[in-house]
Amino acid sequence: MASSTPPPHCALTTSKPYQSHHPHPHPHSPHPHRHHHHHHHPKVSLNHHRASQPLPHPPAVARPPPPAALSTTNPPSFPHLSSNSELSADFSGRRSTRFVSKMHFGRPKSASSSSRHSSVAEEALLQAVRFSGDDARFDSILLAFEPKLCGTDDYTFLLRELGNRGEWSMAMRCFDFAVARERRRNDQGKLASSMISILGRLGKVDLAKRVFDDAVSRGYGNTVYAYSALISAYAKSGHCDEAIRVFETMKDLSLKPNLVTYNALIDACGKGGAGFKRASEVFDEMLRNGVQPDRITYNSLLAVCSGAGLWDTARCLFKEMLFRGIDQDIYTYNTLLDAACNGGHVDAAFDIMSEMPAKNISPNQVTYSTIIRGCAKVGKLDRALNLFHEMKHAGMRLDRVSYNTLLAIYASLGRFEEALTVAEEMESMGIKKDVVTYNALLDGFGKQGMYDKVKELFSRMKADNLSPNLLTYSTLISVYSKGGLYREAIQVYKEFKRQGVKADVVFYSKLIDALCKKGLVGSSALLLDEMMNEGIQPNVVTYNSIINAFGWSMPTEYPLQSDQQTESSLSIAAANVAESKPDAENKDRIIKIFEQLATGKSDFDESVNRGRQDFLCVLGVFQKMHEMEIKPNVVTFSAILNACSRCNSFEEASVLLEELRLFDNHVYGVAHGLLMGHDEKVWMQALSLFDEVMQMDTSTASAFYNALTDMLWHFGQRRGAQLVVLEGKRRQVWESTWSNSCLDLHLMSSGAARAMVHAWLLNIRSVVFEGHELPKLISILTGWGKHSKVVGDGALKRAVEALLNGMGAPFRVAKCNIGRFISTGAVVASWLRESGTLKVLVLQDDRVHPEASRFDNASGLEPLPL
DNA sequence: CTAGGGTTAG
Repeated sequence: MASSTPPPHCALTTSKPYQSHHPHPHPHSPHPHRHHHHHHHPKVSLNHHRASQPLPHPPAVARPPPPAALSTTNPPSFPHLSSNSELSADFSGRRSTRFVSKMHFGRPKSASSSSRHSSVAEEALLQAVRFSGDDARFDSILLAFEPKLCGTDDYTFLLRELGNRGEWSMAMRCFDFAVARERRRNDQGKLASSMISILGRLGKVDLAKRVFDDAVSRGYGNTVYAYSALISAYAKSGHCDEAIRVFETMKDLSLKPNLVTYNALIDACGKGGAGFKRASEVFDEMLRNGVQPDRITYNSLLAVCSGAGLWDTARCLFKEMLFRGIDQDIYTYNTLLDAACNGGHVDAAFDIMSEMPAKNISPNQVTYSTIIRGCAKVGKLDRALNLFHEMKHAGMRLDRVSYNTLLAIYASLGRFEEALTVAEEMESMGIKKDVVTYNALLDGFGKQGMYDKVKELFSRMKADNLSPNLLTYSTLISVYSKGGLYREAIQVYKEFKRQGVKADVVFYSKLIDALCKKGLVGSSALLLDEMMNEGIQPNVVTYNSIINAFGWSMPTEYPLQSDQQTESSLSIAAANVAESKPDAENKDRIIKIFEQLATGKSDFDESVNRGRQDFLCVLGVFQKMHEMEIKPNVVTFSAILNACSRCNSFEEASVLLEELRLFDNHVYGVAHGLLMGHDEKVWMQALSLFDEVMQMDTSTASAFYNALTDMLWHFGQRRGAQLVVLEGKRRQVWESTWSNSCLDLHLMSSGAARAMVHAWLLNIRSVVFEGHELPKLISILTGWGKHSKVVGDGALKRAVEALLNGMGAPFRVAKCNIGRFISTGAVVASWLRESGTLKVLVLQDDRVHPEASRFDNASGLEPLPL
């Protein structure tokens, strides 16, 4: 359902799945795709322009700009970019529970500011809330107060206050009552827009739409206010497309959108993940129509950037606000901070926070929880925890979100004592545990395989009268599947079905991933098939999980008819099994799959080793993605490279990459070229690829560099690996120390780390040969699993240890830290001076590109100066 | 009409 437009191109995009699909270039885009590479049959393009275009005018100029006049003549002055950040429908978040769960805890708008209601209305409200849920009682209150209430203002007050208390049903009765007694069309319209926005805020979009349609058909709904309210309602629920449709309708009726309408629409783009391009089109249109953007417009645009991962654009917008003299407020700062954090730029986030007081804007809980989450996301946990102390020290009360953030950090680290302590503190502050709290705990305990705890928590949750939501169920089912507790998984799944909760793409992807991680690719294929039967489209994440399953463990049950049939082998696998099991009438297929797993009699032959066909399967999956117009992204690329590293032979890997060039010659051409041996042309292309990767957040970027170097190292292209790794270092992908006294490898893959060790030792060697002294103590850090995804996995440490031993480097494991290799400067220096050392340190490629000799000489043996 | 919190791939 995503789109009827012609198939897109394969492109390297960011880690955000919803940015990676659906890229039709907009005809009005002022910056059409810069690089169009037309190679083989499928169109290939690298449309990754998220870079910051410079502001068209220098911010320092004193001339106070008259924004509209300026912008209508000049093209709008913020960068237009990122044609790839549009969103496909299945990612719009409409299946997410996020929006709904936030509703209940929304800050009630203070009623004091502009209330024109009478005290009678307040009295009526007090009476009404006493009888929450009792419709008849409420109706009689309305009747009793009817003579005393003063028209629309009193009724809108009642509506709003009922809405703030979550009493949408009473609000609806009140609305019906008020509209029926009102004669003036204008006032009926006011009531209607009020009702629509209240329902929107409570997440009742469908009801809001009904009220709207009703109002229109009765002749009082065609107002800008009603349309704006409906747009906003769609925005809140992430229904961006609907919001745009409403907007178009209103223009058809020649209702003139106003500032609020435009702001609501831009907000919708952000909430629905529509991408910056869409939002900037709305912005352009508003300028063309002479509507001045205001602070909220910019804040909403910033939110779009934040959601789309466009940190540079966000910065430009922020500067542009300053330039245009538009006030900045706490929303501006918090949103900018969020954009920084989403891109992994925690330092920038701290800078932003530190400049707030000078602007007379004090950081609040939102500021803190945003930046804390940012820290946690990039693994800076100490910093995150310090911020909590800072908050408390500043006398700031932690709120629900702050507590849940803190708790989630502990839970995800498996520090359950602390997580539970946070929960207690939270309750002692009068904040009850909510679904978010429980989901975090369930996930944390589940990841550690503490299934009894999981069961206990799940029942405690229900005892607390909290309804599990989709996320709860998908967490539990995945946790149990990963643990092989298929019976439990079935049980939860059945309950989930009973609740009538609808599964979504994340639910399935997570489950598919869980099974892939157990090597059950065939069962995953069945799930993939089932989700499509359910009308749920897989996305790039779903496929990336499957690609990641190849090569390691045993993707054995993967039936493959012949080499030519790889393209649809997944569905064939699914179909075969589905057909061969006609016995169970209409039984849920997921339950069937789990039952098979539970009884251990999978229809797939797990024991057949199909070796060399694995990589062809990868090709097939990739082909399938292409057919389904799911754009592979950089994670797909990393997954493919990792699959290459697990290929049985160099030939396999090179054939796989060669084939993939048909889909994206640039990306796979670089990988293939580097694998085949270095040459200048390939390296230039590689550099441009690296430029693109740099636009992504650091963890995405480092995963890419790790995967690429691993593959090169694995197949003996070690000098190539080293060049790549040094390039990554130059671009600060790993954000780690490299000094004469210390090399920090803890975020690197084993191939990258080993290439790095060579480069670093060569560098130290030149220091020694220049006659400088080395520091007294020298250490190499590998970490010991704390930050690794796989807890306690010492693969990196072992690889580095073997490498150091292999070349006779005089390092030993530190006594107090098993992840640290140490030596003294004197010992290392004398080893480096030995005659044989240089030869050991300098890396060579096993394969050299035939024409690359010139480059070889140019590049030289010494490490690149950094 | 504007800001922060649980979910999937690395």
